Amino acid sequence: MCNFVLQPMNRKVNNIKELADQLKLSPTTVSRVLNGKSEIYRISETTSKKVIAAARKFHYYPNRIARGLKLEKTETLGLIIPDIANPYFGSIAKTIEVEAHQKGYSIILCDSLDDVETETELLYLLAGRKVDGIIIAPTGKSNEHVVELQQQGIPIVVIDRYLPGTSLPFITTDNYAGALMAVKHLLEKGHQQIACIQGNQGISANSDRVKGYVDAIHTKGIGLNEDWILGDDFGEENGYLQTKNLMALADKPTAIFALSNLISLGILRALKELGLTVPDDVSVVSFDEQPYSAFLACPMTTVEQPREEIGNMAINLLLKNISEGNAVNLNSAMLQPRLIVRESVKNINI
Amino acid sequence: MCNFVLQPMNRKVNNIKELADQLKLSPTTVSRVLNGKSEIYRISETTSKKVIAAARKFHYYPNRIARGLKLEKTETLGLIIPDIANPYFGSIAKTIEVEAHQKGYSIILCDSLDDVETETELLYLLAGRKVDGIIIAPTGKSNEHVVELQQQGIPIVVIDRYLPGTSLPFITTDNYAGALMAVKHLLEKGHQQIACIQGNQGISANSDRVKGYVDAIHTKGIGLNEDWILGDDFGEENGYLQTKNLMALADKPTAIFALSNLISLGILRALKELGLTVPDDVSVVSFDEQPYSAFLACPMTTVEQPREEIGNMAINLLLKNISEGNAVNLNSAMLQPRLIVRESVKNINI
DNA sequence: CTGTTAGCGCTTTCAC
DNA sequence: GTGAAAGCGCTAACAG
Repeated sequence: MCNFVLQPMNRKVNNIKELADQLKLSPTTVSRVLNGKSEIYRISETTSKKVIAAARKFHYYPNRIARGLKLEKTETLGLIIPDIANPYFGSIAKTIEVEAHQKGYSIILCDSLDDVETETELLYLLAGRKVDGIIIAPTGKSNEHVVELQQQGIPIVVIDRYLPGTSLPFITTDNYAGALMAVKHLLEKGHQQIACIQGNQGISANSDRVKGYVDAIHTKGIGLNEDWILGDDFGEENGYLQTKNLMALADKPTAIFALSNLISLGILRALKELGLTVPDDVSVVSFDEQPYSAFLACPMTTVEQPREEIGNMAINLLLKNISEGNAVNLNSAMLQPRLIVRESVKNINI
Repeated sequence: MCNFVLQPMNRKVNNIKELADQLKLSPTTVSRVLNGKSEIYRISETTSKKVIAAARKFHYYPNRIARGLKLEKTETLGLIIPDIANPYFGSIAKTIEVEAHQKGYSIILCDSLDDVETETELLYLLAGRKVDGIIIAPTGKSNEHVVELQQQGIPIVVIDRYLPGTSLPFITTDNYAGALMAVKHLLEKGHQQIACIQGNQGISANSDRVKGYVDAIHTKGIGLNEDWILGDDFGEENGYLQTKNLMALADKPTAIFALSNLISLGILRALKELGLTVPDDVSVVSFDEQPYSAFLACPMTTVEQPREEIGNMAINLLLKNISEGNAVNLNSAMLQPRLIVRESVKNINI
């Protein structure tokens, strides 16, 4: 038989008033102690300690909704991303969440599905939820709503891309430089016929990469073949489809530059179906290093974006803008990518 | 020269009272119209239409914080995950977010870093933020806090694992069945020396897989080699380390069963370093199908978990529990995985 | 050193 | 058909 008395289930307290009643104190005093303001208001040690002990004993945790309403500050941030299942965005989201949590903020995660209407709705939803700030990788198809919210005083930081014609601060990779590096590498290995499968047009990340591709080709004085710049989506399916198109051409390229990790996966699927291998039949360089890049049938040469740094700088810039009341876009940054050379480019120099 | 008058910037309205003042109506009426209760309160067509037009004109969107405080319902859900950068969890998160948004809920995303203390803190944080429900893939190292919140009346659904000894509803893969399939496949191909690199012990997903592994081996009447069950983390590094350990053994296995996608990536890294190839030197079967599984140096045989279904069922179960006031765990589910056979297992039958 | 009171923006009961 | 007033839980003037 069990011979000790069951601990009485401590009555749980539901709000600061109940807790204050238990203590025969006012809610004010309890609030002050719990917010670490005992010093300022010169509340006695004794009272302080009693309050803290009681809060623990009665499992009191403050209602942050009420707090947010009063303080007009929710310690909540919005994060809008076109596809959270994409590991590129997944790892950025992780950095942001972890850093935010450390600083006392929570993240409301929103997936825009790369759709402008969803994005717009999400933006106003977040505004209605009174988030203290927003980090967004915008679809870029229409900037007015994000600009409008900025004008209403909500601090916003754009990641992965920037919005030309706006004063929105951004943190991105230097996509132009990355593309330049990638295509120059192909050129050095003797490739002259290089195709480029691009993602969503109208997004700066995409157009900057295309520009880098074009400029790299021009440095060699090679004529640009417009048929070899194709595609319109960062997803896998687009990579697959465009590779099929490319390989059906009379004038086939010897190399493909993929503008995203998912696109290169689609390329691999198409090539496999066609019985073609990398790099013997076609060389490939892809944007977005991934944990598996080194272990593919042919270890892939990739452009690595500094994902962790992007997340980190974005969240810190946002928090700074929140605390300092929007210091405009003086702090935008374009981070340098890195080319990781592996075996997916065949040397065809004679 | 431009000959039309600039549209006067419509004064933005900050709350329902300001809007009501503009309309010379009471906040009550405005609230009723905006919440679609015109009928119930028999508000005139005219008034209704005027309110709706004004709301649009003055860019009014309700303060959901105030609404949440009043209604004791925030239309916000918490999602706690051990690692959002892991694409397995990333895609589950996506399904959950998209479905939740469609039903009018927002998601507060939390990364527990697979750490119990962080998890506990996060749980109370979410409670303080008055989320209407929580979906969690718990670390499993201590269940008391999640049970406590459940007892306080917050609907909770566990995913990816279940918590024995609790009445928490869960949605998981049938991990036992998945492991059984995987190992039986190896046995059929003639493998008798099969190692198992496991993830975090103490998590049902892990122990069920190990149990499946053990039982599969027993069906063949082969003795179990305890040295071949090793590891303690679902991450890449653990896969790498344990493979090194395994290959340093005098008595090497001919096949490895990896209990996560990340672990198998670690295995590949270690084998590459050792100059060993799959499947000639060692066969591999891994849990967690990935978009790249088919394109690895050796296309990998994997156990696919129904990620989308897990996310979908979890969010729907949670919403049901929210609306019906916690219908206990009668609706838990264990979903069947699928074995995708590729080329990473060598047939060594004589 | 502590307490009273007002008010954040919303919805709802009760009143007319 | 519409409105006044109370109150959700919290914090910050103001008061003593």
